[in-house]
Amino acid sequence: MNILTTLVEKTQEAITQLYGLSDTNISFEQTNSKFDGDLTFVVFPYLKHSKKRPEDTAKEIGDYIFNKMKAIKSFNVVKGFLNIEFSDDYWLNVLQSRIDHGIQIPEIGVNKKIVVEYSSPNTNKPLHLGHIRNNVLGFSICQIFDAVGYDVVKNNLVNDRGIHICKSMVAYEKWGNNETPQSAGLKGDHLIGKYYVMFDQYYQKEVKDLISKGVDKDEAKEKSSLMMETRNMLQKWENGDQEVFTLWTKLNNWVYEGFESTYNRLGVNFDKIYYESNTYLLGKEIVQEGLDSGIFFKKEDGSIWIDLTPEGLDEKIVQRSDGTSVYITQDIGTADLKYQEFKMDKFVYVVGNEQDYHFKVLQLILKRLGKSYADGLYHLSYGMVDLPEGKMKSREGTVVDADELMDKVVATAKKQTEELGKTDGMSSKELDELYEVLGLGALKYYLLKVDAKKRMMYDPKESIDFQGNTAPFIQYTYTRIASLLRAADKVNFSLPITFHSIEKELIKQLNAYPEVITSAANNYNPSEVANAIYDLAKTFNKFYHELTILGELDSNTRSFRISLSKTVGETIKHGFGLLGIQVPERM
RNA sequence: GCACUCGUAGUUCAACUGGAUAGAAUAUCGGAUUUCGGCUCCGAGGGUUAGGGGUUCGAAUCCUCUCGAGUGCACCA
Repeated sequence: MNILTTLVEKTQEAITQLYGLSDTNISFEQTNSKFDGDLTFVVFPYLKHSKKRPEDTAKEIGDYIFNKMKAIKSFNVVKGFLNIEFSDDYWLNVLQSRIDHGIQIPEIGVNKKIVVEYSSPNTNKPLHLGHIRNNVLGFSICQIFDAVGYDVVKNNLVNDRGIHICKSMVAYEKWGNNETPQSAGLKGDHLIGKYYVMFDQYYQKEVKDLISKGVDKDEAKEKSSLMMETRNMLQKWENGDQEVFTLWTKLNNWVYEGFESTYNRLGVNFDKIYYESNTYLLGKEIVQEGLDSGIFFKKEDGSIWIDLTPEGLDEKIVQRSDGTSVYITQDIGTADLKYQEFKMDKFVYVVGNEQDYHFKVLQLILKRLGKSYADGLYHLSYGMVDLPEGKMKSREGTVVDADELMDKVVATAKKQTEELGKTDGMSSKELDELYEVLGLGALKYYLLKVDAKKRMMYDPKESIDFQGNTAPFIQYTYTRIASLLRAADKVNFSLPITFHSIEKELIKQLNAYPEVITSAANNYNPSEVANAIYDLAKTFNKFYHELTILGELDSNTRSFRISLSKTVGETIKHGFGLLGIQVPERM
């Protein structure tokens, strides 16, 4: 029996007995660390029924439950706050049970399937910092869902066709000289990115020239020969032109190879990959369906719309007058495809918050269409990553490249580790792995510790800082524990034991950990896990500093401390696993 | 112009979703090791939670206005 449920039960009983009030919504919160106690009950809401001062009301309720529960050691009252403290035995049993049964996570997702779409890159240029946030976030939330029992499908929808890739194709055809990733010594995605940039440069120049000849700006953009060639290329692609198709395949494959290595290094992967070139025609039957049932309507020019003004939004086009589909049509189609394929209970899109409106509309349309799965749609909307100088702008070359960034953090990890010189006896292969674990850990943690919904600042200097709220700090804590355990005998401790307040604090944090995971899952927010693990590491370091472990003379206490340390280490490793970050045994 | 999001120590972020004296990290300054890994630990200063008004036992959190920042409002994706 969970102590919290008993506590709620007894408190309800007290309130019924004392004030004749039943079926109230009793809730406890963690006691603020500045006060004594483990859990706190706030009595203010009950004052009008008790008709007594806050202090007296809290005292009354406290007396009642104190007499009914052995596990309560004491309670104290500050104003309207009833702080309850559990017995040491209770906390020791919590640790013992944790040691016996491992981390017990409430299985809130059991027998439920969830499809998480993340990453979803365009194949015209390499990944950048913003994509890293997306990937790391998407992967982590999948780990978290998995931990709470969901059947998770990691899904990527690759945006491999359209006008953007045609731009690279046109540029490559014109100026590429059959260059290959090998001949250029570039990753495939970087090579294609080079041509995309090249296209844009020539295109801008052409538009500028046209304008200087007196052509109107919009017209210049239309009339640019490069743009016309690109549209022509797209047309040919859609008509299945063999030559264009061959070129497209070649360039895209290079990009995939490049992405593959970036994904590998980042440690992310997918169970199901959709390619837009296969799915972009989907959704048209559904549009027809909606038109037949009167949910959509046709305008005079033949374009098809939905009226969302009753929901406070606008009219939204779902099919062009020429019969071709728009972005949202494809999304309707792929949502349906996902459902046909997976019959999922929930489906999540990890996409930046600039598309908030789009996903609101998508969900509304699916609801209007009567799709049973519409309620399961969730847009995990994350904020953009800013630089100290402001927004990342590809035009101004301030975009932080993913591969370069990873190189940089790993190099920093190497430098810092060498300065410390604690890695004697490790092979160069082991060292290289270690630098990856530390460098990428630092980067991922930096991105994950911030609430996913919020926009964040990426400060290059701070991200390679290894002190404070960082992955290396936590990894260091882990290696300390690992080192400790290498030197320790196998141990058991027995009750009772008297323990220090820091030890109790550690047990409380360990005890709260499973709830952190379910909360992170419910809020689609890995940062909750990151912050909990950080707090745990911080508390452990304090414990480690203030108390001796291996040198403790009382063998029962020593065993207890070793067991406690071991459990902390396991929890750090587990939490970091949920974030997609590894921990080293030595560093 | 309309819609949405945001504004918290110098800086980067927290605050259990309405609870107690708003916490960390970083930077600055000052301390700690004959002892298990000093990438550690302890301490100090630093805040009118952008500003005004309201709701109530109680507001960083909810409502409202003002100011400031960002995003979205394509027969682009």
